[in-house]
Amino acid sequence: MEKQPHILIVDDHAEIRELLKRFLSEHDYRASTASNGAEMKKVLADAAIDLIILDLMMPGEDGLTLCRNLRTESRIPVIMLTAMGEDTDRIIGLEMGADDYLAKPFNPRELLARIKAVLRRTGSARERESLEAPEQLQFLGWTLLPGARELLDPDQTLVPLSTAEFDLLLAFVTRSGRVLSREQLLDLARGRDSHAFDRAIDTLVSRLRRKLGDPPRNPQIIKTVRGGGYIFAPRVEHHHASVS
Amino acid sequence: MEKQPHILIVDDHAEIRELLKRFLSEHDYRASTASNGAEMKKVLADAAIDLIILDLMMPGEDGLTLCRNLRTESRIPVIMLTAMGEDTDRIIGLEMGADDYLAKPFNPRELLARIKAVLRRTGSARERESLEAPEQLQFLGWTLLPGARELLDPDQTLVPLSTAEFDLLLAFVTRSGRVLSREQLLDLARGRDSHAFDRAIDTLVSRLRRKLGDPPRNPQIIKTVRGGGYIFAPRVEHHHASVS
DNA sequence: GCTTTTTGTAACAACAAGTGACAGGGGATC
DNA sequence: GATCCCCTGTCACTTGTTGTTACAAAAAGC
Repeated sequence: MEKQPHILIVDDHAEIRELLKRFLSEHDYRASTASNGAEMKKVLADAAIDLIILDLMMPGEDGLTLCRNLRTESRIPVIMLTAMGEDTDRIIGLEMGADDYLAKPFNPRELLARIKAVLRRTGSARERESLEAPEQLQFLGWTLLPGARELLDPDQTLVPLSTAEFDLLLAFVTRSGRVLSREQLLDLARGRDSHAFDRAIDTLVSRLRRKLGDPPRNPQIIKTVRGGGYIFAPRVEHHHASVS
Repeated sequence: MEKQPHILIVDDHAEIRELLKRFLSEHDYRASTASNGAEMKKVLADAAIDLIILDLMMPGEDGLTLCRNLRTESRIPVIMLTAMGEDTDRIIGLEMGADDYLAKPFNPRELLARIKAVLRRTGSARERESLEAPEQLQFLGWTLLPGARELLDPDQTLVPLSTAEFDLLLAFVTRSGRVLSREQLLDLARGRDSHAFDRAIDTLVSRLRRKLGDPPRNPQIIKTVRGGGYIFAPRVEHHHASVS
């Protein structure tokens, strides 16, 4: 029943990346890696990341800059890896908005304890995503309300969606205009406790299309990308203001 | 202008207490002290404490026990002070629910950075208190009065709720728009000592829905998130001012 | 135009949630 | 301190949701 949190390791040293990745995998975490800021952004856009382990010292955009930028657009927790004994680095790291830091070389058990503590404090990626989601998302006259888990058609009529349908639609709408593989959709919409085959997504898409009135032969909303997955085509408007 | 955060120092050594108190006062924090668990409780009852700095090693009820007890009744953040170099202490501290720890002897600037970081993460005591118990909470015409533990329907008629029902509803209402797992709800509504299976929440939700007149097949107030828990959908208005 | 691969979806099976019924426990009352 | 009554957790059965299978249709390859 427990889901495995997905952790992203950002470090420019290949050995450290691989070492950490293996270590985390052995302790029941899912791990992805990135060697720089650009790769990090790519992974963040494509997966539901629960926590980032970020090396402070990196060529190009360094850890501090990345951390500060991250904070401006998301609340994904960050554990910063710092050189040993540099108090000032640690302080700056915490002030930049890192949730915790760890001095290298570190005790692996301590890393695990910190990951656990940070995740307990901050909750899962899916929880955070629904928190960060704007109050309203609109496309082609339809309205999606993440807080209420409701979908309104262009006539403002409530369209009942099941849990899985709603989560899939939310994943699509918050990533419109991008091809999403079945695997990604499974991860984003159903969480990683789901051991479903990826054809389950096809069924779900089929059911969603029906409720959206999207003709499967010639879909205008959720388009099929043969061999690739699906793409949510309409332009989405995000509204943060509340409706009075 | 915002009031300065109020920090409570709990340590059995008078010199450390006074040193920390002076140090924090010099850096624009309000500081109170306590030398043991009993004093700590007295201060907590009388003041809106934003953060507790707790020494791990104390005679009598030690820091870990205090920390665990604290966590059962409040969400006040805790920074634990530990003996130097004891990794296991640190790990246990984090697992007991401390928000951070600091090894003695510590760099005072680092303590400040951690205090700042923890406060940023957890919000002020007032925010927390208002989250826990505003004077009135309203949704869809219903009124919940935490002080009186009463629920009024849209006609202002008193709807009798049992203790468990009220606590569950309060947990929902103060966290509307967020998916809450059965485990979380059990924790929030029944307390940590509850040894109940999480299906007990289902029963409670069923009873609450009936009293709220929320149709279980198509609920508008407490919605089911299959595999995830429940979510309180309506927008909630918080009223702090007295009704004049 | 025939074959192969991929997608759409109906039908079904497996599973999670809703709830009536019941029992143990705690508090009130006498 | 015995009794009653209400609250709350558990069980068992029902109902609705979701993943899987199977097959037909469409698209791509040759």
